[in-house]
Order: sequence, then C-alpha cells, then structure tokens
Amino acid sequence: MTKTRHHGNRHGRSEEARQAVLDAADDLLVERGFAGVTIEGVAARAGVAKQTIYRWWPSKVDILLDAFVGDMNEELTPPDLGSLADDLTTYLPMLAAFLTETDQGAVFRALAGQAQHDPAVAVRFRDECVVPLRARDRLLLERAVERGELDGDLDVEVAIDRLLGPLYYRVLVTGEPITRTFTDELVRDFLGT
Amino acid sequence: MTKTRHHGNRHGRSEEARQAVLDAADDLLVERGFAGVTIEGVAARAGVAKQTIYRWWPSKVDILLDAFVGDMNEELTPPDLGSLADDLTTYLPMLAAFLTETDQGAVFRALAGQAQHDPAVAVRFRDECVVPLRARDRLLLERAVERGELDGDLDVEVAIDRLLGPLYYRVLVTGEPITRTFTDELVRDFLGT
Amino acid sequence: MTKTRHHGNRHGRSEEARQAVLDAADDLLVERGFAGVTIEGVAARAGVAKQTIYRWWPSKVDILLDAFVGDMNEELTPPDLGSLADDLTTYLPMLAAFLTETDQGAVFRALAGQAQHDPAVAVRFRDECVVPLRARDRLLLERAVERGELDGDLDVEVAIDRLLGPLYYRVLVTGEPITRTFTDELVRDFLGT
Amino acid sequence: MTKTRHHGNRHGRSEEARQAVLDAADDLLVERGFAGVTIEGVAARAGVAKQTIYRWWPSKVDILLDAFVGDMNEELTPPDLGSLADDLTTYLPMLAAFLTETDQGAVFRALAGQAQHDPAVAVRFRDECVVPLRARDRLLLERAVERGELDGDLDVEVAIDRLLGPLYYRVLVTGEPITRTFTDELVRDFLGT
DNA sequence: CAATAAGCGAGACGGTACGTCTCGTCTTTCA
DNA sequence: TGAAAGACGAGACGTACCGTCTCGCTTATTG
Repeated sequence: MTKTRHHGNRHGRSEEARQAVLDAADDLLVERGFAGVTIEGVAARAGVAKQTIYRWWPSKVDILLDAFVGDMNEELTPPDLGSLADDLTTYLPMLAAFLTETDQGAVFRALAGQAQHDPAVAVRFRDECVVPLRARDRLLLERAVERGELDGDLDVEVAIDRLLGPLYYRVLVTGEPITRTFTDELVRDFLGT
Repeated sequence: MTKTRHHGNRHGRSEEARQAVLDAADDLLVERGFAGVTIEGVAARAGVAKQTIYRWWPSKVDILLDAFVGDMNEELTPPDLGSLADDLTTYLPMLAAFLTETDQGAVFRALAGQAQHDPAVAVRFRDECVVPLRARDRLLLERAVERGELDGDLDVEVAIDRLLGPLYYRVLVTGEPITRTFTDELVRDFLGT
Repeated sequence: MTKTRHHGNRHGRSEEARQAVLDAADDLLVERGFAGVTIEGVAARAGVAKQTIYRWWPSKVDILLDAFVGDMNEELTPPDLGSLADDLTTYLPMLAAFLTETDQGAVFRALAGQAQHDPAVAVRFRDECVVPLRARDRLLLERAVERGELDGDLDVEVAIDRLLGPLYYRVLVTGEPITRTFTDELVRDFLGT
Repeated sequence: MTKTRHHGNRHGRSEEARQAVLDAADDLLVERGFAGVTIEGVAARAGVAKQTIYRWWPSKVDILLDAFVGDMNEELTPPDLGSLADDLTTYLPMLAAFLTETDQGAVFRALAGQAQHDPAVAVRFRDECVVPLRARDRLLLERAVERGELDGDLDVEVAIDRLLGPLYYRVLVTGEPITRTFTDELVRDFLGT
C-alpha cells in the first residue's frame, strides 16, 4: 500500500508535516542562527501553512525543543568500557563534540541561550534537554558506584556538576576549544589520581 | 545652577541622554526580560529619540554591553584576606550572588544568552564581560602564586575553568541554587585538601 | 415513525441539514450582517459539517440566494383590489416594508450589495431576485392593462422602472425613509392624475 | 526646486505615498473588483508599507471614499445651457455614463454595495458620496426655480428622487443599460410635457 | 555677536514577522 | 455514499518593531 500524501483527516495530525517542520527548523537554525528561525521561514521551508505550525507548537522554541528531544538518543550513547577512567576519558570528548559540532548541539546551545531570556523556556529546557543529558552522565557514575570504583556515599548530582561544569563553561561562556588534554585533566582531577 | 535640559549642541553628545538610555535598558531588561528591551521601548522610557540611540549604539546588545561594563567594577571586588582558602571561600559566594541576584548579573546572563545566538555578540561578550570577570578570578590565583600557595607552573586559565566552571554551569544551565556548601566543596576540591 | 437524525446515507441529501443551513445563514445575516455570514459560522450554527455546505452550495452567496428564493413567495403578495390606483397605493408601502423591515429584505439588500462587487453574483441576483420581484410588479400593471386602465402600448418594463426606481433608490442609496406620502406621490405621478 | 522624494518627516504625511495608495486602490478595484482590493495588495502596488496605510486610513473602505471624493469634482460638471429641459437632457446621460463607465463610477458602485453590508459605511457613503452628487442634481433644479421654470414650492429633494431614482435603479439593481431614449423619457415625464 | 553646525525630540517612512482568522480542499470514520 | 469531524495549504488581517530619513529646535563654538 503506497501511503499517499494526505492533507489532514479526522484522526490526528499529519506526521509528514510534523517531520518537515522539525527538519526545517533544524536546518534554518544551523544555517542562519536562532534569529533566522522564524515561523514564516519554517513554514515556507517545510511547505506547510503557518497555521499548521501554530496548531501544534506554541512558539519556535517549542519546535526546537521537539527537534532536540526527537534525535538526542541517537547521537550520544555513553560508553561502557568496564572502568570509570576509560568511560570518562572517552565520554567527555564525545560530549564536547556533541555540544560544539553537531546540529543537535547547536539546538542545545540555542535553547540554552533562550533559557537565559525567558524563565518559562528555562524550565522546559532543563526538563527536556538538561535532565536527559544528565541521565547519561549519571549512568556512567552509577555504574562505577556499582563496580565499587566510587564511594557509595557520593552525591552524584554534585559530582556531575564538578566533572562537567568546566566543559559546559567553555562551551557556553568562554568559547575556548575543548581539547583532549583538557578533558583528560578533568577526569584525572575528578578521580583524584 | 539650574542646568536646563539641553537638546543637543555642536560639540559632543548629551551625557544625560546616554545615562537615561543605559538606565532604561537595564530597567526594561530586569522588568520584562531581553525580548522586552526594544529600541522603541528604551527610547520611550528614556525620553529620548530613537535616532539618538542609533547614533551611538548599533544595537540593543551594544547598549546592554555598555550598561554592564559601566557598573561592573563597583559591584564585585575580589577579597584579599591573606590566604587563598579564605579568599576563595569568600569570593565564590560573592560571584554567585552577583550573577544570580543583581541587575548586573541579569545583564550578564542576557548577554550570555544572546551570545549563543549570534557569534558577533559572542566575541564582544567574551571580550567585554568574560575577560574582565576572569581578570578578577585570575587576580586571586596570581596572588596565591606570589605567596607560594600555588605552584608557579599552574596553568591559571585552566585552573579558573575548573574552579568556576561548575558555578557557571549551575547559573546558566541547571539553574540549581548555589549554596555555601557547594562553593565550599569546590574550594576544598580545588585546593586538594 | 421516529425519524432519527441521520448522518449520511445512501439515499440523497439530508433535507434537515439543508434547512438548518438556510436558517443559520439567514439568522447570521440579520444578526451580524453580511460579513458575519461565514461558511464556518453557518456550519457551526447549523450543526453541520463545512463539507456538507460546500457539497451543495458553491459560496455563501448561493446560500443566501437559496434562502431568499425559498421564502419570497410567502411574504409579498400583490393586492388585487379592482383598481390600479388602489392596488398601487397599497402595494408600494408593502414593497417598501418588505425591503426595509423584513429578514427577506435584509437578504435582498445584502445580495444587491454583493452584486455590486461581483458580476457573477449580479447575474444570479437579477435572475433569481429581481426578476421574480418584478414579476409581481408586472402583474399589477398587466391586470390594469387588461382592465383598460393603462394603455396597451405601454412599455411595462420601463413603467416599472419609473414607478419603483425612486423607491429602490431610497432603499439602496439615500437610506431616506419611505413614507406613505412619498409612495402616494409616486403613484399619483405615475397615473398622471 | 525639485521636490525630492521624502520618507516621512516631522510635518505630516507624505503626499506622494497618499496619492500612490489612492491610485493603487482605484486600479485594483477596477481590475479585480472590491474583493481584490486588499490592504496588502494596495500596499504592494503602491510601493508603500502596510503600516503607512493603517496610519492614515482605518479600512479599505476609507481609502475608496478618499479616492472617490478626491476626483469627483473633475469628472461630473452639470451643464448650464439656459433651459431645464436642455440641462436635464444633457445631464442624465452624463450621470449615467459617470456611474457605469468611469473608474469613479466603479468606486461609487462598490461603496454603494458595501453600504448594504455595513451601516457605518452606509452613513459615510451617503455623507461623502451621495450628498455631493445630489448637490449637483439640486443645482440644476434650483437654477430652474430661479428662472421660473419650476414651481418655487417644489420639494427639490423629492423631485431628485423621482427624476433620478429610475436611473440609479437600473445602475444598481437591474443592470439594464441606460439609453438616451430612457433618459429622454424620464426628463419628459418629469417636466410633464 | 550673529552665523553655523552638531545633537536632540519627534515621528513618518519602507519593511519583516508576528499570531489570528477564514477560506476552500482533503481524508477518515461512522451510520 | 452522505454527513460529521477536523487537519491541511493558502493568504489577508491588523500590530509591533526594525532601522532610516527628514524636520525644526537648541546650544556651544567660531568668524
């Protein structure tokens, strides 16, 4: 059965339109930056009516959140190499590359930026972007606790802040490149070796 | 001397208008957020013509940069208590309060946000906001080097990243409150005690 | 026979839906004016799907034409009092009241208005509204011809224009109220007495 | 002094923009009908920003009223041939041609149409279009009264209705062409000869 | 001590994008 | 197979700001 393109029906939205909007928003963000993502532009690029966008997303931020959440899982799988040192040594450069070099990372940074301007965005940004990312971070540390590599009394949340804070700081504030040397030092420092 | 409000003159700008614009921009940012800072709004609030703003500032970001730089010095003086441990234990909460609770901090966060959206803003943000702030951080560490409390080979820039990165991460990303416990642990960890 | 409301069947259109649409259009026209008659509004008011309207009427004008034609016969029956003078003296105020005070008249005026904007509407308006109304006018005059009260050579169409033109002019152009004095004068003038 | 094109200044509006809007509205009305006159279309055609239109005209009807009033005087000057019979015999075909064949007439008919849909438009239409046109009509009759060709007791307003009503009726309702024969008969009938 | 020229408040201008509204089409499901 | 439901592409609506411009006033030098 060749699924023909449909233009709306009784039971729910057009998945085709949804995906076209998410892709268009993503593309525009990467090509022209956050200000270049306009509802009109997304609609035109996606070949979709503005109203279709407004029907499903309250604002362009919601589109980007949707776009980010959709693809995040595929792009950043934390390693499981058997030792915390190896895992972190591998994972931190991966995370840095994800944040600075991928389209997903561009969306993350745009949302982080918008979160500074709008408290409501900040809430959604944390719930839908930061929390899932930290879940990956936590996974690594919790495996190490199970293996006995870390003290069971460790406050994992604080540990994540201390381990990854410097990395995010460079990404979002100084713009300094994140070298292997830098991440290795962070790991060494964290492990206390 | 009853200085009557003047409407321009041959040589040089009106300091009165300049200050009114900076104040209005600051107020609007705090009251209504970054999107609420419009040139028209600032002009109206400052009792100034739009053209007067455009004559001196290329964009609203430049106004905010101007406003931030002008008052920063007054608000955040690093302590000099004789020992690095004391200095840092005092300074980190000061910095956290500056970033999260003052109008200056609101401007910093707004500019950090906008820096994510616009590379040109990012450059100016780093040069005019981040660099001066880091100069304060560096001052503390360099004094400690002079006192022999820190190794002379220390890469101060990286040290700042590791010491303050977690703090900025909480401010800009997780929104988690920065407690005294948290800063004390950062200091303890940094000093390796 | 408990005729349940049906939602489509294989035996032709729903008369119930048809009447609901015509009534809703009429009501909306009277309540909110021509611009207030939207297909969506009519559908909602009639409890009918938009598509059901589009299936049977090409545009809202067609709905109004349908509504007008349907009820016209009941509202304006020309008198037959035995003399042209009496007939006209009675008929002109009736016609004026029909045009200015009844829902049917409101529909007529709306269609007349729309006829000014759209030549296609103009054609249908004349065929379906003006011609039937003039048939009533003509009836009176032709009866008078048969009775010998009017010259058989009279161009009846032109006569109608001259007799009723001033009345329509007031209705559609000046908005001046049509008094008994005015219609009586028109009749007197027409009869040349 | 060659008046340079200006883009707004302290002392009021751009006459250039005003005229461009009126012309564009007029052109669009003639080319595409009333529904084809959209604010966006007028703005695009006139090379003007939408806001410039909204600044000066509340609605498209106001633009058309403005356009009609501006040019009316040039297009329809009642004759003064010395006798009422000659004046009317000349004037009625002129008026008919004005209403049915000129761009001004198209605007008049469009406004008359819209007046049927909107009472507020009706008021303005009468004040700004009908009254000035009737002033021309009245002029002819009042000159005849002065010359003693008409009874001084004549109710001029009613006389105009009776003389011109049939003409407007054909223009707005039946669409029947207005021949010289028809106007001559109207004049003859009116003069009672 | 006038003439001059720059800065100023004011605000109209050509634009872009906003978020809303209604249009007329299309698809699905039910009776 | 007609009707209800409602998503869809399309496009005009009226608003908010953008950044540019012109204007006439004010004021501090300059000739």
